[in-house]
Amino acid sequence: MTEAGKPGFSDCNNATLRRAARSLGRFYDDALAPSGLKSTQFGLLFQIHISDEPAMGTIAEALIMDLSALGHTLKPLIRDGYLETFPDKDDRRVKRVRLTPRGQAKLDEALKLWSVAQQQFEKKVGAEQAAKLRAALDAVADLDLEMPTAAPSN
Amino acid sequence: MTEAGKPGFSDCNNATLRRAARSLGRFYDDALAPSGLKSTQFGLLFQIHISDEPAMGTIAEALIMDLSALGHTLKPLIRDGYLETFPDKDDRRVKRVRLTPRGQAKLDEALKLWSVAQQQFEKKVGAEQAAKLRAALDAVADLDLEMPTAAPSN
DNA sequence: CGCCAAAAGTGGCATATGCCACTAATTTAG
DNA sequence: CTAAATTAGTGGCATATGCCACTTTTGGCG
Repeated sequence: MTEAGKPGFSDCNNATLRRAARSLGRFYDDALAPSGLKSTQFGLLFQIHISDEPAMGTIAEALIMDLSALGHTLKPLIRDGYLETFPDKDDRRVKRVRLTPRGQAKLDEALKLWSVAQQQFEKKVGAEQAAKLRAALDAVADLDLEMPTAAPSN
Repeated sequence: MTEAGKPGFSDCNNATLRRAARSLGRFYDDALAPSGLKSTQFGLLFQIHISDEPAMGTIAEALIMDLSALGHTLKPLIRDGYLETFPDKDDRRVKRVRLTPRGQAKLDEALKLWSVAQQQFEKKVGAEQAAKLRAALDAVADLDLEMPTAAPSN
């Protein structure tokens, strides 16, 4: 398109994605509110739950998030006693994370709330559609995107 | 679930969406870095650019973001002289926003960087596919999701 | 063994977002 | 017209995320 109309928002894939994330995030956050957890925290607890005492770097990689950002995000959950860390036996640089009993209980509680939201969402868009969307999003997330001219010192 | 195992991450539509957003956000952020703008700021400037001196509430609604969050996000852009606000003539409660010449120039500069990233992305996933994904995301963002029993005291 | 490069986190700083309580300006009752 | 209800923002507080500079450990190597 040599010019012409703006589509309302923008054709920016990133902007569209963020907008949807804000919208959906609010919905899941509302659903989880009774548990006191944010949807991001729930996701983090869940990821740790399905992993085996993962190292911080492992979690960050799985969630495609910055290691330091993960560290910051972990703090309130540790402070509230849902998670605890301990050093890896073979490599003292590595810090592993696990759910405390309290964290496990909180996760169980949150899971019930989460599934209501999840089902509500899937009922609206259809389970098939939702699965396809997730697949598409995972594909996007795992794309190996790279800038062509990755900033030559020039 | 009739069968076991964790799907890798989670079936949570929200978690998947956020993960993709972090991933893609990083890509666009890297592309925009030379301009000094974050992809979120770029999106905000663009939204204001295609609107006609929009009121803050209007912008927040279009981007589906909290009004106060918008206010916070606007600050660094105003501080850096890219945007300016002014009261609506008929309703003094309303604060309208517009790009300054400097902001317009910065947006133009960023647009060039953005389109490289955008094209790179579309080359990877295909323009068709990208358009479909954006449509799906917009549909999700505009869903009228509501909790069934909004938390009965159980 | 001692030195250096790579790996894993931490802390500081800045932006992104949300919620809530509060203020100012308008609109709507009465 | 005046008081109650509503609307538009603001400011404070808390979490979400990233980047960068450092510190601590490791793992190689000569």
